[in-house]
Amino acid sequence: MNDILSNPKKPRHSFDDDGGTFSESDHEEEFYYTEIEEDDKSPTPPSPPTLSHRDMARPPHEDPEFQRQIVGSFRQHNKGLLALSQNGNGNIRNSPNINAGPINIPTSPMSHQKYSWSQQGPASPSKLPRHSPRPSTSSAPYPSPTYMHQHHYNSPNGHHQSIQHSHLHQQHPQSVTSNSVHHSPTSTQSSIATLSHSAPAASTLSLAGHTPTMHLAPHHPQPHHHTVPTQSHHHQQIHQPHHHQQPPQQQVVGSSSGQHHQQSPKGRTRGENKKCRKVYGMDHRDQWCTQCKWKKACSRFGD
DNA sequence: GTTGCCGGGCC
DNA sequence: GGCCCGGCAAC
Ligand SMILES: [Zn+2]
Repeated sequence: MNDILSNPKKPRHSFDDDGGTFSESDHEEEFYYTEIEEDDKSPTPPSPPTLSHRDMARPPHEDPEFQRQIVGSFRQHNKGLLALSQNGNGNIRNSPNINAGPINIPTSPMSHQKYSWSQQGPASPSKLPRHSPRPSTSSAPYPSPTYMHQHHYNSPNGHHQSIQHSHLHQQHPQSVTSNSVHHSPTSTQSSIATLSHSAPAASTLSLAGHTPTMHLAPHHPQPHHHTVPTQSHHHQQIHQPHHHQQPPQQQVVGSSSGQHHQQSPKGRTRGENKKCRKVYGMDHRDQWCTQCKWKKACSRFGD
């Protein structure tokens, strides 16, 4: 289990900081999956068949186990703080029709990449003059960024507001029309808007549904280890579900344009889609897709 | 200051 | 081919 840290091969230079940070001191990396599976009732596989064939960005290891760990912790917490709003939250997100209404996808953390961008068929219709054919959008059971590593949630007073929630903002062309008003620090509805994404983790802990109380969830996302004294400060990875509506997919590429950066083929800009780096954070570089590690175009969340 | 990634280097 | 970083532009 320790093999993931500092890459086995790193002749070049070892990150003094990044790698070192969690290299050997993976104190945070250790999870204790106590009673993970106790509910094998979840019939849904980690990843819907739909995107299962989308390749192999990462070896099928680590992921599964990650998920499990996550689930384990998660469940634990739930049980522990049964009464916390956390429950309410988790639960609504799972509800099939509470938020999305008609459309609801079994969204997994990764469904992220396959909303409805037109392309993904056998051939991409419009692919900007990008030379690199991109290693194809890969996808597979990734570890859920949000939940991962949230092992210990230590907060006597539970008063965090810096929930990083999910980055997997779901967004159907029509479902989330305009109610995704997220502003309030204690964004209430943000939870709904954010919608589920529930990965296997979430699905597993589908508690009995009850009051759709959407309250600020005293979350404990911080993939970080222990920091976070009392007040949130740095905005390293406390990203909120901001996310703005996406322009309808239209692939009318400009054609003659000297542009050549990352302007996103379809008109999406860089910030629109979070990539491994942002999602997992610097401290979990090993979770990034290969391309991201190499500072290349992300292959996992590639739009 | 950060993130995403091209371009280019090394092996 | 894998691996990595400089450096740029977009945030
Ligand atoms: Zn990536």
